[in-house]
Formats: sequence, structure tokens, C-alpha cells
Amino acid sequence: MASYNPPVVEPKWQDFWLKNKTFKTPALPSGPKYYILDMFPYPSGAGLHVGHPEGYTATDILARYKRMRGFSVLHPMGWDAFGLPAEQYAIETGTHPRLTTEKNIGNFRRQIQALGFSYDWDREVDTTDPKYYRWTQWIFLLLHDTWYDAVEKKGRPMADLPIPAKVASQGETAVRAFQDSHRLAYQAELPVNWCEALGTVLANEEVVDGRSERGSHPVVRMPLRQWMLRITAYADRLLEDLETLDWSESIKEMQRNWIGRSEGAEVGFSLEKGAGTIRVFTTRPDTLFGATYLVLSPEHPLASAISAEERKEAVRAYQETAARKSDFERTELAKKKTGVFSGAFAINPVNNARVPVWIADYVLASYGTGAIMAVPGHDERDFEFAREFQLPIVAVVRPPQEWLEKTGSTLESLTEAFTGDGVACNSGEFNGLDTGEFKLRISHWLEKKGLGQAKVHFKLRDWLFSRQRYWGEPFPLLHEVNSEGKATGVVEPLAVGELPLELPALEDFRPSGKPEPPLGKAKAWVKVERNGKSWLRETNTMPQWAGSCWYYLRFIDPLNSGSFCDKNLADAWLPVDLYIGGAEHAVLHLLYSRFWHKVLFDRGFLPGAEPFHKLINQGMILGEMEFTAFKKGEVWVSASEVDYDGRQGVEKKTDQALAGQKVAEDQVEKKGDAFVLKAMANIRVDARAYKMSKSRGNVINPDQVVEEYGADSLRLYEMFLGPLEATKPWSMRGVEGVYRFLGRVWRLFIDDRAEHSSLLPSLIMAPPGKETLRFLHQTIKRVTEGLETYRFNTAIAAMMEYVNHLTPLEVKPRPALEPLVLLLAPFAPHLAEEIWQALGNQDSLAYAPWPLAVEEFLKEDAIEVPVQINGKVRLKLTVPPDLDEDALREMALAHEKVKELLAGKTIRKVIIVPGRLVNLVVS
RNA sequence: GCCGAAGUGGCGGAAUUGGCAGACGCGCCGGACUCAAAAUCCGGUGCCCGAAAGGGUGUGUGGGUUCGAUUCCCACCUUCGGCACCA
Repeated sequence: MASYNPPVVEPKWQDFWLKNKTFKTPALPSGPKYYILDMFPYPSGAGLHVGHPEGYTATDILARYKRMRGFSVLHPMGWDAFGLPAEQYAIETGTHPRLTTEKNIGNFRRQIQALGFSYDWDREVDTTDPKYYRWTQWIFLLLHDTWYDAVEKKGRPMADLPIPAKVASQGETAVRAFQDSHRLAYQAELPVNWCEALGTVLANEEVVDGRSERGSHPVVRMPLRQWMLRITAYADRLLEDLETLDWSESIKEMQRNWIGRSEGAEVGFSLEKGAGTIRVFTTRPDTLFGATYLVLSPEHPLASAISAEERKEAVRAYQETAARKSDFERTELAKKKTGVFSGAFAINPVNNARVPVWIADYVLASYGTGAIMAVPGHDERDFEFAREFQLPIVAVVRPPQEWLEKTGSTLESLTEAFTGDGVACNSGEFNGLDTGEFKLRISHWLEKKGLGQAKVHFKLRDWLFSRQRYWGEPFPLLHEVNSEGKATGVVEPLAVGELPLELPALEDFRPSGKPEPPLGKAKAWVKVERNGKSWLRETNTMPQWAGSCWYYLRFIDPLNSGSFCDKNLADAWLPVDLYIGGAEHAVLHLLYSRFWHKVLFDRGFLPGAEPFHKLINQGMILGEMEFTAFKKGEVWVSASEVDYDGRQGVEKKTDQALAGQKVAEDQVEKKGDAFVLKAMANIRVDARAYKMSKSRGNVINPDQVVEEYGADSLRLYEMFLGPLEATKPWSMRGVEGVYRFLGRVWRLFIDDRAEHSSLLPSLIMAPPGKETLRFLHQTIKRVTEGLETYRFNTAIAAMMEYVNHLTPLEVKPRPALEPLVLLLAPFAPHLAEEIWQALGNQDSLAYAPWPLAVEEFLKEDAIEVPVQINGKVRLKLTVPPDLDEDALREMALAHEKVKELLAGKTIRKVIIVPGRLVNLVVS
């Protein structure tokens, strides 16, 4: 075993770490703490993917580095194991999801352990373990027992909810209804996204373009009783607290957009006939004079009530069509606006104009008041609709002259909506006001007259929290039923002592095809008798997000059977100092977690209002670069003539489908800014790296890489590939490159021609030369800085440079080489441990002190300073590093070559940056 | 359409308080070792002209600021990610 042999070295140290519990974290930190977290995986049947180890390697490197710097490091791993695939598999094969899940977890654990990550495995959690989901259920009950006090801006226990006297006087049922309507977890009958293929209701977030995010099955809307979580109560705090977080601006922006706070005004338009008022929400109250009609969403409660007798049938028909439309159809057909006139008119409060009330599905029932005032002159959607139905368009904001010219509009006749700010016109007493000023004035005016008030709305909706599936956490609640078996509306939470409420055994996992949850099949489980009453258990289950909302808390105190997490331990470890994971969770998981965390914080269980202090999203790793050429029959077609989405090519001018053909790298060459066939330089080739996918067949399996090159090479390669946050293509050749580097490090220490791992004879206890010493300390500095700023690629490059310096040395001074092992240890821990041991150390280097760069050794004796003439480098001076400006000028001007180049020219200016450059500006 | 990120050799990438563009790795070319191959080691490698010395040119495109721009400003193009009738 003399040459570098990962298959022997790596399992040896993995066993060592496990056996010795090298990475066991104490219950409480001793000294400074560092909580570094990965987004735990869903253990799919497909196994690990090279995307997983990217983030895991980054966190592992930092965890190991922080340990060497004396931190108490909490670095755990677990499984987000509830969810659809295991259940789908159960439906297809009859295998219980428990078995599938256990098998998959076993496989994931094996794969992850083969990569040498320094997790404390004693803290492993599994969201499907009743000992875990007991506390998920407990948190749900806490949400159920919490209401949001808008004055104190805080979640508080139900016991604190003041009951208005009027409600109290109406009796127990009214009080209960009042309480239920304030809980953070509540039931609602509402149109949901029912996906028949998956047999479940999906959250809005899980529906993409009217299809399920998972599997892309059609989704239709239907009303159903659901559990909801009142995340909207926390919208403001979720928005404001983003400021306190060290997250990338783009992720924060995505969350802000998702929360979608918008300021505007609510205005009442009274109906011409009858006493009713239509309330609308607008962000442009300054355009009130331009409101030429109103629009109600088809689901608006007034929609049918206000309709004129002769329009009722048309309205009803339209409502029906709109209700039948799936979200998909709504967005697909959005190109052309539809709607019906209700026959009713309302009065514009600012100018008493009589405006028609229309019903159209471009207005959403779920946002604002479900009704809008339409200002076609200044809103693109209203403009489109007004055009379609020949409604009047009035300009009330004067667009700039250029805009009118560009669009061919006049103030009297707009060719498109002007949505910018400007100066008001056609607005009575408000004419001449700027948009901003107008908004303020009109809001006050409306408020004074009792016609409206300033108002804030959010795009964020309450969170639909129930699923009609088996493989999820059961809700720990009972519904009271009367003697006829009908629900009375009384809901009884289980006592804490009754948790966990375990999933019943089930043999048939098939969804019924109707939105009735499979748990309903467990008849004996569902029916409960207690206190002389009959009850039914809730048969919905929680969504996959539930378990992942709080797992980072359980890691702090994973075995606690009396609490989800001890308060003292939470105080000591929170917040998570660094959280790394994929950007696909930028909105949902992170928003949901923040919400739960805030509730737990409000209720006094946690020390701070935010869970994750710093967040980094690792970039996606794409497959290897692919070159694709196109053929029409037997004739090549240049890629510039083809629209190609990665699967299907279509010739631009004929719309004819073309067969894409993979071309080997050595068949193409770069010409200009594109790749062409070597054989035919006029035929361009599509060159791209694609997302890894089974169907494309470009998935890289980490097991294979480990087998061929070892875990250290995989780890190092994934970090060397480029910046952590960037999307980057995989290259097997690149893995080979870092593998060679590790081999060179090995041979720096170990005699690879010897029988056993013995040190090289040239490795001797001698003081290093000055240059080597400087190189070492510069390397320490660069690697340390790289780690502190998460730039692993450049840290690795620094070590490579140092190794390149050491390799040719005939005598290897041990004091200059030993620190290299420590620098490399976080990146390639197996190799480092093996060499460390060969150097005679008894203990693991996991807690060896990190090398420190000594300022004194970093200094250079001489540096090169470029001399530029008119910005072009003409020569370089070798000078002492601290040479001052005057001396540099003198040296530069005295130089033979400078004299030569300046002959006959006049020096206009001399710019000197000591230590950096000299620039002579001449004419 | 809107929001965000990014465009640098054949490829991945490095360099930012504005100061030597291309570190490091891959690939490629040449050499050493070898009977040979692999492995390893040494040297070269942005592009153009040139035998060389040397010169020119160059960080998506076009402009600007500056002694000096990959870095700052304006406009545009392309790619990727997110949102998408949210009034």
C-alpha cells in the first residue's frame, strides 16, 4: 500500500470516525458555537445525485475547518422522508411506504457516509419516525392554540383571546366559532387545486401553469374542507425581518415578491340601484377619475345579486364557465380577455359618473376585495378589456410628449395604456398634481368623506396545509359527530400525552379517485368514543413541508421525549449560523420555516425570531457539455437555422421537426463565436450543458465517481469546479485533474515505491528556505481567506500552487509540509488523516489546531513593478516592496529602455502607485 | 412582460477600494523516463503578424468617464433562474 489508494484509505478512516465518534457534538457548546446545516434530503429511490454532495461538501469543509479553529460545531444530517414517491410506489407495488422509506434511507446513509462527511450521526432524524412527528403534531396543536394579536404584532395563546361581550352573550357555540376564526390553524371550505392523477389537493405553490409541479398532471379547482395556516398574519414580519438576514439579495427579493406587499387604497363605489357598495382595491387612487367601469371576479358575492334581470342568465353561464376552467386554461386563454356585463351601474365617488359593472375572470377573487375599478387609460389589462368590449378610455395622467409620439397617441385617444407616473389631468380639482402627491391627497380626501381609506394588501395567501394522502403526519384532532354521524363542528385537539398519533396500518393505498383521504379506509382508527360522545379522526394528513419546517430545531435536542427541543439548548445553539441548500427552496421551505419559527418564538420556546442567519444557495451541477448537430434527411442544417429546446429541433423557416444528433467533441471546433463541424465549417453545432436527468441519460452517480477516484477526489472536484453559487457543468476530466493533485500530495510525503506507507527519505526535519517559508505562509493565508469567504475553488488553487512549488524540491523540509496536511484536511479528510498518521501522529487531526499565517514570513524581498507608457506595459522593474514614489520615478526614468522609448517625446504626466505600477503619459 | 443573476482562451474558471487580464485545473503541443504502453516528471500554450527579437490586438455589443476600465456610468444583445392578469 504505497501508492495513493483511496479504496483502502477511505473506508479505514470512515470506520475510525464512526467507531470513535470523532464528530460527536456535546449537548451544550463549550466555547464559541457554530451551527452549520444542510438542507436534509428526501431519500428517493434513485439514490444520491452529484448535486447533493456539492452543498454537503461545502458545509463539511467548513464544519471541519471550524472544529480546527476551536468551535463547538453542530453539523447534523437527517431525512425528509414523508412524501409522494414512496406512496406512489406503494400504490403500484403494495409495498408499505415504511419499508420503501427505510430502504431508501439506508441507501442514502451509506452513500453519504462513503463521502466522509463529519456528521454527528447520533443526532440523525427522520420525519416519518413517530418519535419525530409526535412533535410536528405538537407544533400543529400549538398553531391551533395560537391567535395573532395585530396590536402587539405577536402570536398569543387562545386563552388570551378577548371575547367581545356581544359574542359571549350569544353562547358557547358563538364563542367557539369566534375562537376558531382566530386560530393560526383553521378549517375552511374553499376552492382547492385537486389533482386527480395524484389523488390529492395541492398548494398553489405546487401548481405550475395549471399542472402539478410533480409529474405535471392536470389540476382542477373544486371546493373542499381544508386545514389552513394563517401565514398571512405574519406577512409584515416575514417581510421586515428579511432585512436582518445575511442572505443573497436575489433570494430575499424572491421572498419579497412572493409576499407581495402593495400599498394602495380601498374605495367604495355605491350601486346606482339599491343600497349596496362595491369595494375595490387600487394602488393608483390617483387615477380614480379615469375609472370608466368596474369589474367583479366571477366568484364575487355580489356578482349574481346585482345582475339585472335580463343579464342573470348570461352572468350565471359565465360564472359556470369560469369555475370549470382550470388554472391552466385561465392562464392559457389569458391572451384574450373575456367577461359579461352585469347590467348594473355604480357611481364613481369622485365625479359621480355612472359606470357599468362587468364580471370578468381577469379579476381574481382571492386578491384584494375581488373587485377592481378599471382605468383603461393607465392599466394594460383594463385597456385590453376596454378595447375588447368597446368601453370608454379616458386619460387622467398626462404622458410625456415622447411617449405620445412613440406610441402615436394623443391625450384624447390613447393607442395603449400609459402606466407611468405623471401629472394629473381630467381630474377636476386635482389637475396638475404629481402622481405621488395625488395619491396622498386623494387618500385623505376619501377618508374624510368616508368613501375609502389607505390599505395594504399582500399577494401571500394562507397556507393550505392538508393533503389527501396516506404517507404524511396525521392531524392530532377529533371531530365530534352527532347521533346521525354528522360533524357538529366541534374540534377537540388530542392531549399532549396522546401524541404521537400514529398512522394506522393500511393495506390498500390506492386513492379513491375522489378527494376522500385514504385514511378514511382505516375505519377502526377513524372512529373514537370518548366522554360519552362519538368522534371521528381527521383523515387528511400534513404536507411534506411540515416535517422540514422545524427539523433544524430537533437536531439540537434529538432524543428529548419531553419537549421538541429544550429551551436552554435552543438558546445555546440558535440561530443556524450557516444554511446551505438548493435555490429551489428559496421561497416555500424557507418561508414556511420562518413562519413556524416566529410562532414558536412568540410563544416563548425560542430565543430569536429568525432561524437561519446566513444562507447560501449552491448552484446546480449540469451534465457534461453536449454538442448537437441537425440533419434534414441526409443534409446537415446549421444550428443557427434551428430552434432547439434541448430535446426537439425545429427548422425556423419551415417549422419542420429535425433530428438532433450528438456529435463527439473532437468532431467540432470553435469558429467565431460558435462551434461548427470540423468537416463542414458552415454547419453550426448547438453546444450546451443540460440539467442532469434520467431521460437525457446524463446523470452522474456519485458511487461511480467514488469507486473510480475516491471520495476525496469527488469532494475536491465539486469544490474546485467553480464558485459554490454558480451553475456549472460536470466534467469527468476535471475529476481526474484533482485526483492527480491528490496523488502529488501523497507522493510529497509517502514513498510510493516502498512496500508500505513509509515516509519519503527526502522528507527531513530541516528548516525550510526563505522562499518556501514565504510560500507556505501565503498559502495558509489564501486558504484561510478562501474558507472564510466560501471561495473554495481559489483555496484549492492556492494549495495546488504550493504543491507545485514543493514537488521539484530535492529535500522536503518537514516543517513546511506538515501544515499543508492540515490545510488540506477539511477538503480531503481521508488522505489528510492517512498522511497525518504516517507522520507519526496518534490522534485524528480533526481537532488539530489550524495553521496560522505569520505576517513576518509573508513579506517579499523584491517585487516586480510594471512600467507603462501610455497605459501599455513596456518593462518591469524589480524593486524592494516598500520603495517609495520618488525612488520609483527615478528608477523608471533612468532605465535605458525607457529613455529609448521616450526619445523625442514629452512626458505629460507620471502616475505612480507604489508597489503597483508606474505609468508615463507621453505625447 | 416584470424581477434577479451572469456573459473573460478550445473548456471549467482567476483577477474589483479602477492599476501587469487569463492564477489554478482540464485539453492540446513538445520533451524526459520506458523495449513499449500506462503512470510520473519537465517545458510550451488567448488571438493575429513575424523564423526570431518584437509588434498589434483582446474580458458579450456600442458609447461614456479616467493617465489607466473585466471592474464605474448609459444603451443594447444573449443565456440562466424566478414570477406571471396580484389591480
